[in-house]
Amino acid sequence: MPTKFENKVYEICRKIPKGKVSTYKLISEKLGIRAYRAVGNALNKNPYTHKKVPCHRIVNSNGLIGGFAAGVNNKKRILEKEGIEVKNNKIVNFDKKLFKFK
DNA sequence: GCTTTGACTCTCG
DNA sequence: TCGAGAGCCAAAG
Repeated sequence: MPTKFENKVYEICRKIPKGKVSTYKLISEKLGIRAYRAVGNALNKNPYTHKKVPCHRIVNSNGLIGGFAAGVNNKKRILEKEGIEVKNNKIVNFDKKLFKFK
């Protein structure tokens, strides 16, 4: 059973629409803290898969893929499958694909 | 309860 | 433009 903090992270991730991406920073800001790393930590050991939580839509603030528990390569494939172009571990048209929580 | 560890981000030279 | 260092926070050991 994940912690409260982790559940919040997952909940926010679920709000990201298909074809969009978001960043660790935005999520942490949504939580009201600067726990970028803690967010990544939570997603790393998340009990859900990308089918439950679109954790693959979370990238670094500069558009880099960052990492993925199942492998960055896998992450790239999923993103491309959703219509997001990835070049050299980086999101193409990042500012256009970026989804901002409001 | 202190220390270590990360799917991170920012600042500075 | 790029790399190193510091700062950040929650979990796990």
